[in-house]
Amino acid sequence: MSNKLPQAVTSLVKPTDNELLAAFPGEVQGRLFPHLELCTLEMGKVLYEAGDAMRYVYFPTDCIIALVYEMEDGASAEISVVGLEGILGIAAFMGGESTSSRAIALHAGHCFRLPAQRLQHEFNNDSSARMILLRYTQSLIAQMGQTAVCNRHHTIDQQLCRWLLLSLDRLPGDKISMTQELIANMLGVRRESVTEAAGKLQHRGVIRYQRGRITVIDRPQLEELCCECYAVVKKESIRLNPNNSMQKKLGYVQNITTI
Amino acid sequence: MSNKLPQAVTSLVKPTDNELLAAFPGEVQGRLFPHLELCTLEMGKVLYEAGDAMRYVYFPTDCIIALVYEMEDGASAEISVVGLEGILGIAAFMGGESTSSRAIALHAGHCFRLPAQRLQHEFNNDSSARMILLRYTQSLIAQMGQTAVCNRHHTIDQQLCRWLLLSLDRLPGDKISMTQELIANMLGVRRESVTEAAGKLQHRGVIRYQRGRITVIDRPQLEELCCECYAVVKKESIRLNPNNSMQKKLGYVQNITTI
DNA sequence: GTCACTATGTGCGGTATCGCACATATCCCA
DNA sequence: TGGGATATGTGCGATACCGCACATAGTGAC
Repeated sequence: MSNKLPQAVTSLVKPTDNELLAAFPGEVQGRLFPHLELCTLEMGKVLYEAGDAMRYVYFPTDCIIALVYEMEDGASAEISVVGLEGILGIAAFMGGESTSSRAIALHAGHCFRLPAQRLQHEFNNDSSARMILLRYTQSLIAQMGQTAVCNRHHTIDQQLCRWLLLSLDRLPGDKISMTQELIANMLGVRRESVTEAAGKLQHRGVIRYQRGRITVIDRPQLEELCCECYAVVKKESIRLNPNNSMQKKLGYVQNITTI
Repeated sequence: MSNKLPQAVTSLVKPTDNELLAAFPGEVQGRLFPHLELCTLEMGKVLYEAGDAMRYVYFPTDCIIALVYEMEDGASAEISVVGLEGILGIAAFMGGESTSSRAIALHAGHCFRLPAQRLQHEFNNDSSARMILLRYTQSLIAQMGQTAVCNRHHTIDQQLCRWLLLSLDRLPGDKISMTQELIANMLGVRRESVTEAAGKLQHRGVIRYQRGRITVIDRPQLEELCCECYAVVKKESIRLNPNNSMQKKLGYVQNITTI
């Protein structure tokens, strides 16, 4: 698996690829952009450990970052993911300086890094930037809550579908580079269970995969096999972040009624 | 089961019994307190449905409110609880106006109601009130995340312990008025499973109960039987809300090391 | 092309929890 | 004081998932 990205790509990544950065008012952008630092993330890179002070916040453009809770016995589970629609490091403006989750890059790609204090300053002084950040935070909360319920009630088959859709929304194209082992870690289940669920999907012609490379062939069917959790979260995310690009990837979800 | 509260109690409830109201700066209290309205909640009272616009926020003093996600098939699970340490209705200041969870009174008691706009106004104009509310919100997020992981990895026995401790922290005394049916609904498991788990605890002499009345006899043992999730959440809550009264109820938790 | 490594496939016994059915106990109220 | 409602206890088969062991198949490095 190649985690390395061609150097040429780097120059094509713009701050405004991240939807929060893009949504900030012009003056805020003017003050922040000079301090942004482009970073390349390899898969598996840990950006924060649980309890770490957040010196930087990160704005993904084409990578995916997972927020993971790990327990004493090593068992873990992802509680939410962050991509181009969001920001990693909400504790920077929520006032807590740290969180009890670890942040880990699930999918290689790029992000912009900003000293936490700079964002905090804008958060405190620009009500419009504040609103954008808080609404995003609320959508993150919605995602976490739905994940909790999904963990409790839905089968691994359904959760895998949710997870694939979640990832797909945050990546260009229809390919996801991720091993079943990693997916299992994120869902908090056995690798073998993922193998089995993925096998079923491949058999049905929904996806195709080989050694850490998944291609989604039939997205509508994937949405149908998925539990409602995906649609609920997405709907709430779109409501709270009106410029969210995920609207373009709605697919069948458009037809799902409000809960 | 008596959900009715003696009229005399009502007059003893003060706004400052709620820790957030108590923590607000004097000027903020001066502006808000005249608009507070004391409410009596009976068990099972629904304060918000998922998606409801939040016209009011609620500050519990001696009741417990659960945030519950309900799914299409009727299955549900609690993602967090709110008591005297917090506020119900964070969407009022997060900017979303509504959330996708239902809020339901788990334990009868009192709370103070405030028009959402009043709080929003203070949130926007008083940075100190804002900080208090945001830090509380972050502790709520921590609670949700840990609940999600707990759902995934821990046994019902452990989760029941967590749940009892969570409730105990928000109530005066050592008695919890709640049926096993309701607890099962909150944990998102069968009522029979709760019966079995509660039976074990009673057998061990940790609790005593009869028809919806649970008395905790041996709290230290309860903490020992519990998964780490309770302690992790509590620790984070105390870190983020320094005046939190739960410190007084620490028990064994004081000895648990940082994750 | 070969080799070591990593990713995936498969089988099997164990167990926590479910769903259901029904018995029993306790409480409240007529 | 009894009867209906509600809360709790118990048993049993079904099943989703786990933990482990090991087989197989791509893939990159040399």
